[in-house]
Amino acid sequence: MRKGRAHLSKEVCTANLNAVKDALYVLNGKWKLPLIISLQEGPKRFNEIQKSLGEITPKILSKELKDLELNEFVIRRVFSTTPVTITYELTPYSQTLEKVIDELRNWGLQHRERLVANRRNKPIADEPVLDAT
Amino acid sequence: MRKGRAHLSKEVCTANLNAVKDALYVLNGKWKLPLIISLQEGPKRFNEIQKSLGEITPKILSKELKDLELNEFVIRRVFSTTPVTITYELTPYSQTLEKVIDELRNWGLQHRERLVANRRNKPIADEPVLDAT
DNA sequence: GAGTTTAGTTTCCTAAAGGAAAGCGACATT
DNA sequence: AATGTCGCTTTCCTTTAGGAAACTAAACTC
Repeated sequence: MRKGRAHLSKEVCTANLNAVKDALYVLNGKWKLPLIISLQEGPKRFNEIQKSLGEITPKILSKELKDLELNEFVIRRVFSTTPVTITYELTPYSQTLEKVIDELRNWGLQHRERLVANRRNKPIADEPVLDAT
Repeated sequence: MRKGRAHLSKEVCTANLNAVKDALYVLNGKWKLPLIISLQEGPKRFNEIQKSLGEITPKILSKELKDLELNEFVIRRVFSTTPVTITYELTPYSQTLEKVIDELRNWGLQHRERLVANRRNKPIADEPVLDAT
């Protein structure tokens, strides 16, 4: 087990800061990680991705897929069926994100639990309750 | 070692998707994680944080600190010195982000290495995109 | 009472993210 | 010829993020 209490040195913090900024630069935005997660189910077509993500518009989806292609997380394949079939598939490189996604998922799960628990314990905490005049 | 090749089931993907969305909802934006990382060095004052992050303006810093306070990652302490001293300090809850930050940092480091390596290997590679006709 | 320091706030602005709705090109079916 | 499907693109918006510059309140010092 780690201590988790001690402060980090300035040098370590700065190094962490830069590395995390590098990561965030590539993974920024609302859709990059969700998209990658959706494609972990297997290769999908444009409309399938759209359905699986629920809210995304074709414009945004198109842009995000291009970004992910540029960064080599996703490969786009064209099949000359009729009508044309295009699939998007994760690259091996995208698998390097596995642990990041795992930890984000774990954290998201426990965070939600915490929120629910808090809501039960202090239900009307500091809400502006209406005045019964 | 994990396999890392098999596809995930639809149910698992959807669960992951929701959990990661929950996490991203709280950690979104350019500054939340960098700010937390900066405070891992120890409690800091407003101007100290500003210097350590380099580019952030007081308005944004103020807003981000309020967000982090609301989500219980940071505690704001007021000391009645003169002039008044105010410090921002990580809460125990912020330590639950340790692994997330670790993995993001690791990924950021290897991603930067990869970029540098790629730049050496294919310096002017403008890709003539292949068509699978 | 003028100036200093800390910790911000306020005003004004630009750029980027995000989205709704419609259109488009290349087929194929009816 | 008309209609439909797929994989987008285009146009036109609104919203949010982010920032520069100036200002402020409180308490002190000179």
